[in-house]
Amino acid sequence: MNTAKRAALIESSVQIVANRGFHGASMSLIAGLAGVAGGTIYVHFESKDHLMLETYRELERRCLVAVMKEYPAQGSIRQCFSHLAQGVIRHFLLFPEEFLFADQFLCSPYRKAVSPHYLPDAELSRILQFFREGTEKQLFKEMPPAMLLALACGPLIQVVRANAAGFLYLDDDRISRTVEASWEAVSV
Amino acid sequence: MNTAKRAALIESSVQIVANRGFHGASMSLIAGLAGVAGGTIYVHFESKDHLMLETYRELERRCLVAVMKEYPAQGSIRQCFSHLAQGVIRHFLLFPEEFLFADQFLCSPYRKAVSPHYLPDAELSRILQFFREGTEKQLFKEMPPAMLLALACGPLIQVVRANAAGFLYLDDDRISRTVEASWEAVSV
Amino acid sequence: MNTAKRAALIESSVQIVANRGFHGASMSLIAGLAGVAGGTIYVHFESKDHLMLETYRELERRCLVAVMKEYPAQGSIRQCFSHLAQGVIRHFLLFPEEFLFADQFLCSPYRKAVSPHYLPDAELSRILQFFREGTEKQLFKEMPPAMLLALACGPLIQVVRANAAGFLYLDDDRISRTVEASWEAVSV
Amino acid sequence: MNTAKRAALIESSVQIVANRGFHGASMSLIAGLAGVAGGTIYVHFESKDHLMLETYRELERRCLVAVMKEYPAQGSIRQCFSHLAQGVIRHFLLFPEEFLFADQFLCSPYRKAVSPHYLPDAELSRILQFFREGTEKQLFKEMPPAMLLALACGPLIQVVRANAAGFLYLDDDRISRTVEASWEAVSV
DNA sequence: CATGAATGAGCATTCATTCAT
DNA sequence: TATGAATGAATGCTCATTCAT
Repeated sequence: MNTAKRAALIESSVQIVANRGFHGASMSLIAGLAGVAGGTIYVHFESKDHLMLETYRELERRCLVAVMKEYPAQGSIRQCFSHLAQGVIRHFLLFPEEFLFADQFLCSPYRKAVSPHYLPDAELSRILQFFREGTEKQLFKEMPPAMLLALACGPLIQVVRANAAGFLYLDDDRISRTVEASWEAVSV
Repeated sequence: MNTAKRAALIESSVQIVANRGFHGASMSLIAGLAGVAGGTIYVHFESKDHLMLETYRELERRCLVAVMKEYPAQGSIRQCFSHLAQGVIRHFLLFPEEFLFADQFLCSPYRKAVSPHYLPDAELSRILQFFREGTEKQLFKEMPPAMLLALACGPLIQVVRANAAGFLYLDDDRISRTVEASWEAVSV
Repeated sequence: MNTAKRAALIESSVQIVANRGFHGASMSLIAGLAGVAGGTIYVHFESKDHLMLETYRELERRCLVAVMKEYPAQGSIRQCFSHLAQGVIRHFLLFPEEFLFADQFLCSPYRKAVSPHYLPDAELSRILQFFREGTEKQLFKEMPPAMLLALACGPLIQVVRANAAGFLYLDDDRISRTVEASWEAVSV
Repeated sequence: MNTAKRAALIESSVQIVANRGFHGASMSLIAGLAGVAGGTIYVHFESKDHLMLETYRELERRCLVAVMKEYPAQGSIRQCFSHLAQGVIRHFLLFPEEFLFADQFLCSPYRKAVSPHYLPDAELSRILQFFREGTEKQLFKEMPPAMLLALACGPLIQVVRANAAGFLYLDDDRISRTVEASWEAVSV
């Protein structure tokens, strides 16, 4: 069930949606780029909506893995925050099509298909817990964690988006300063 | 030929794209909601792409008008910043479908159809000038204005998006704190 | 009723059908080239079919006028024949779009709309009479006049068509030799 | 992929274009008569234009096969000429819809899609060679082969067209006399 | 599992025609 | 007479999905 073809179809979906949008991403185009026959998609995915959803979940998983790599669990809140924020930016700088897919997915009505939180539940609660902790230690502003999350992610996403759209070139220095801005948006 | 039908079609596009995405926004659906015959769209717009583009431009114009209303041109940078940021949030809180349309538009490949800046050129240079001034007065971080713009808009957009998606309820206090976070993201 | 606009519409039909065929000749295209509004066509013509039919009839009339100019009514059958054949060729060489319209018209099911003869009844009987006379004088083969007409017109039409399609360039000598061939096809 | 459906679609195109013209030959009509679903056409043909072109080429092929059957390659120029001319007439008498399709095709702007000669290049050069030979043996008039071709085909086509339109009934005798007329049009 | 021809509903768009001005 | 916005049926074509192989 987790064959190479399934993986190829997910890659193909990412590339095509990134470059042509959900409109313009036809099943036969996706199959073609993946090098499989049209009908094969339905061996691996129930429907187009399922393919999109599964693709999104895969990207979320990859982002999480990338971001959690070498996570300084024992470090300070600030260190953890920087690690996560840098991780997100660097991951999507490395895989801009993945960002473009995920960004479109979350802006579109497809968003309703994932849990009312952006993240897998287990991970989400870890993140929210992270903000709760920071708030308790009076490092973060007194706000619901969902709002802290939005404030913190805003600068990151917007900067990565500007980069993906070609408006901005992000070097190491700018990445650091984006993380800083993100921190300042939420820290007291 | 700026008839009522043209306006109705733009309203209809906003509603349908907001609720069903660009995929799922068929011309006949749009015509139906606008109360005109299918062919009438093509009296007013060259193609679906043009309709979407014109709709986006209309929303941009409306946002700008809303935001510039009672702009404290003589006030401090900080006052101007707050006015603009509050304006954006309040405008899109008032018209959530307009936000959902614009958000999807700018995430999707349609974005390539508008100038490489989100804003009409004249207005964009005013905004960039605003950041340049703030930077000169050493209120903002030493960065290219496009990056300051991204950092400042990030929290606003993300919070409005969370609100539109139903993850967050924004009251006056939270709006203020979002503006504050936005300011802190860019100020020294 | 016989206004300049009507004439312009007929000219426009000729040009557009000649260059784009009956498919590809839309009413708005024809109106546009004629420099009138779409609805105006229906002031002058009942329907598209009527416009095409009237245009055809106009071209037939013009051809007949051209061909009958300086007709040597007192001359020999041979002289009359040459005059007519040369006349047809030279007329359509001068107005290739008129030929292309008429040719397509007569090949297409529109042909059923004109009398089962290619020519206006009065003129047709004159032509048929001409062949009958020739046959009586034992100049033409013993055949029904309709068949003589087809045999005589065949070479003319085919050569004009080859010229209109750009396969052949017709100079004075070739015109004469075409008329000769046409004569030989029907003469004993 | 030369299935029965592809063949049925070509037959269907012939019938419908013959009876209703290119205008009036809608894809759904063609699909319906062929007994296939609308979308199936596009499995076998890229577009309407391609379907028409392929249909034309098929008819050309059939005509060539019919005409070349029992071709008296060792016979005299006159014998070959008669064989070919009779062959064309009899073939299209047998398949009048094929004639009506081909006739409309070659009169319409579709003609530009086939080589600037009516015939497949290999066959065309054989035909032109045939006329060159005849000219060398001083049987045909001193003319470019393309012009001899037009002069010879003219009577045939015109007579077949008159027959297809119902103006003329062609029996064996009239066929022979048409071939004769065709010969006389080109022979010295 | 994999295929790809076949489907038919649906799509964006066109177009002959109408009609209020 | 002339206009051109409006119409809605029809058009060529696409596409997610199915299924016999």
